[in-house]
Amino acid sequence: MTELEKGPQGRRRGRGARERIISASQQLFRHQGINSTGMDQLCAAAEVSKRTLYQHFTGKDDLIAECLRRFDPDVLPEVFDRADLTPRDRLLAVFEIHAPLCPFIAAAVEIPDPEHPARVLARDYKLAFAARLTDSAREAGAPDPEQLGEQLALLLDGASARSRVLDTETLATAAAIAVVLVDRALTTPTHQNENHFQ
Amino acid sequence: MTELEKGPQGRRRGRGARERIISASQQLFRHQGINSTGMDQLCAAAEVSKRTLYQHFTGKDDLIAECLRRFDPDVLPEVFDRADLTPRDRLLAVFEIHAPLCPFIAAAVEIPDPEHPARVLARDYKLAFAARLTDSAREAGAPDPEQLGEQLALLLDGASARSRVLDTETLATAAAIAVVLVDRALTTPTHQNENHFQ
DNA sequence: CGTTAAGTGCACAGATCGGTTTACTTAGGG
DNA sequence: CCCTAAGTAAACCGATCTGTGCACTTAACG
Repeated sequence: MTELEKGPQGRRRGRGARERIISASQQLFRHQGINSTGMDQLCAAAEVSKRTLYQHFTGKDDLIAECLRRFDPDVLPEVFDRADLTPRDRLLAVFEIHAPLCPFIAAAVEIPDPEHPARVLARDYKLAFAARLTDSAREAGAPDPEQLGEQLALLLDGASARSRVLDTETLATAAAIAVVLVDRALTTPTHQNENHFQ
Repeated sequence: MTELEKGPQGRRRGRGARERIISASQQLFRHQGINSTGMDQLCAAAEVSKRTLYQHFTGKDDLIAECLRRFDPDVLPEVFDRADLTPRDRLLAVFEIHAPLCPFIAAAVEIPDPEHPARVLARDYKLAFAARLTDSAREAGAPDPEQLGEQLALLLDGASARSRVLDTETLATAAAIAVVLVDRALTTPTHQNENHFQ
């Protein structure tokens, strides 16, 4: 991080402005919101001239989109790619990760236009996230994995939004519900369940 | 509504600018967001001069706060005050009410400062809402009404936030979870439950 | 009536917004 | 070592933002 890592395209000459811009943006957007962060302030935080910023991004909208694109592009691999956990434990491990307001929810609320690139990315991410939950649910043997995945996803979004409003962590509440839902789904008296993996 | 109803303080002479301002604000804030709605546009929509607006409100922040204060001040009386429903049915009836993004969540996300009057109001409302759920849960005989109330509140916030991001209604998912949680709570094998009202 | 408070219209302030321009400096690989 | 691409600094643009000042009109009530 102190040294300059290879740029996005590999070859780079200067001092790596692009990376600094993105990480500064992610931080400021997170802490002050998107609309409350001006381009001047952003340049100052990234220690980058305005000229340079606009050589890397066509505008603020582009920058917002890129920030979201860089945020967890593989959708929580540190949970979903853990082979040492059973599918069931993976579903529950998601509820151990404390985080501030989900940036996709933030963008969706801050940006009115539903066709804005950032809003589209937010939608895509949420769908991808639900899909990963669904995959784990299916692996775990849930009779209706799509439903369980969607339910757990809703719990996470609820915890995120509610934490923001209440200014208090509410993930534990969501986790408690998740346990109920997962247990119920994996103990249902319908045909074959009872983890047929492991 | 066509006629001018008595103003907030009872005595009023003019044409009732204040009410028009508030209702126009609620509408615009809802459809465009708070930050994306300018005072000029707001005056135009309310058919009110800017001067008048600033005679009624000290500034935009004040107006935002007043809008939230006017929004559902009695916390869903059309559900919680229905005596014809059992407490259990009241808990579930909440999940029948389709609505766009909760304005309190919107304000909490759009406004960075946690001490902003609007943020405080948002927090208070969410606490009051959870309290009403808790009351019904207690009436219904839930062994841990606070927990159930908080859980159902989280479901609603999840549905609201997620609907915004996905641009799809997700209330049905929340309702499905609610049924599970309520049934579970009211059928738990601990001491006295089994609706001792009705 | 006429008085009085409510509301008007519009220009204007100062700040900040996103974004551009110009002329200049630097870093690094061949 | 030099050439080229990357980055710099600061002025500047028009638009828009919240909020004021001032002279004026209107509505309602006693």
